[in-house]
Amino acid sequence: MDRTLIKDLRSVIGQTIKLQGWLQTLRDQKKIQFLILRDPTGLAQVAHWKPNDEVLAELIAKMGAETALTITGKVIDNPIVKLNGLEIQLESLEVDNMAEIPLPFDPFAETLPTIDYRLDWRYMDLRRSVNALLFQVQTSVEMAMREYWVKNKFIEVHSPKLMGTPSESGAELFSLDYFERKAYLAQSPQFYKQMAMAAGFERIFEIGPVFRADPSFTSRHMTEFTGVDMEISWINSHEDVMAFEERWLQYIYTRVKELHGDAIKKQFGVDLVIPEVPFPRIPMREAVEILKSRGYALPADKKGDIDPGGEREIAAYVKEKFNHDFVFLTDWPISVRPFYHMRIPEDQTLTRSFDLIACGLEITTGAQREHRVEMLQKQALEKGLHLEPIQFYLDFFRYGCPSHGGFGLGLSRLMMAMLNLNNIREVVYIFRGPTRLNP
RNA sequence: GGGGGCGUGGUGUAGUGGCUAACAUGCGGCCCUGUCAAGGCCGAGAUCGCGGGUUCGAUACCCGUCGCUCCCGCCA
Repeated sequence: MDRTLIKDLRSVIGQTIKLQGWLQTLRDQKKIQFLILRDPTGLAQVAHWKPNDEVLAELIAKMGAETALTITGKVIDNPIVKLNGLEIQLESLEVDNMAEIPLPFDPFAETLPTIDYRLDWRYMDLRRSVNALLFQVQTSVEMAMREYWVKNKFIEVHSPKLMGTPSESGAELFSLDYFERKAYLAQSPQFYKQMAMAAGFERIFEIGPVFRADPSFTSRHMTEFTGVDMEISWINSHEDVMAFEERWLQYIYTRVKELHGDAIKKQFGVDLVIPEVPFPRIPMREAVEILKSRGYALPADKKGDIDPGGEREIAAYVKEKFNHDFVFLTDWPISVRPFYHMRIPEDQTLTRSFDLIACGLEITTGAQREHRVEMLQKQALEKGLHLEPIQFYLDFFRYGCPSHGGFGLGLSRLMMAMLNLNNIREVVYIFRGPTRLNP
């Protein structure tokens, strides 16, 4: 017998069907047992008249909540039943896997344990329907990203995560033994996506793991996360990159709203707004002035940078003034940008770079890259870098590399912004942080 | 790395310088002709994170330590 999904029960009234799922609750009375069974599509009431099978009744009585079950029974239309006016009269029951009693915690209780405890028992936590939806949405997000890229003739690449040399600074790298020498975990695919531009691929993307050895204890940092990166050639400035990203995001939101808009509204209470293009753009110098005029005190040592509180304040300003959840902060000073960001010709203290803030959260950094090798060398030296370790990278720009730029986006951060969740641990499948390597 | 907060039955919380540390939920038992967030009665379950100090007396106050958490730094 094929499995029937709970959402389809109304179409098989009168038939004997098979259901598979988890025991949500058991109400065991004198003569009758009610089993509420949960599958990924909903809940259904299964009734067992105990005198029909006393042995089975005893087995059922011992089952703990969350036991995995396969049952067969006849679907009855019964308006008295509050759960969809349906019930299944139990005919047979097979325990696939008994749930031990007690559970570490009840995922369906009104109050949940703290996040740290739930992460210890992540598979139980993931049984909550909000989490199933969350990862369905994430699947659609990635699908939509790819749909848009493929329509626009992008090539997907997978760059190595084991590196022989530290790429950028070195401080936040994980190192490990690699046969007779040291290797490092990639903290960004930056160099390799630029290499694809030197290879003439013109438009590429990568979705893959990124490692950062930062001891960051915040609700938005992880030591391993999924980076969404892309790079395009023959651009005139970072404006071309932003113009691509905003339309790409608009497409993603459109697809997610089509596929999950109602469910998101119901489960997260979020009315997904498809962002209008163009997104507001604010040069950093202007952003600093806006913050001053709103009485937001930036730390003195920031030198043209903005702290997270400032980003939230700018987001509030943008929401008030443009009614928009996204804002590009552009033209960052060279002091806070890496050596490979291209400088603005008219003002060499600024870079052709941007961050994208979504609902006050930094989700993207992007830029036009410096593709002229002599400029790149000069800028690397100014940043105090040694050229030898990055020579392989500098060589990309010696034999005909087009102008190019791109961005990196944090997948989980996008999910936080989209679903209005304030802790990245809630959004990522398995969290990795400075003090968490399990499960 | 710096700062703030928290740590009480399995879980979530309350609480007070002094009798047997409270409540919810969960768990066990009994009762209830069909419940439906089921209900009723009974019961088990906490050396109040750990170490030290103040005090006649500490779960409560102080110090240290560990863990968690949030913020800053850093970033996606």
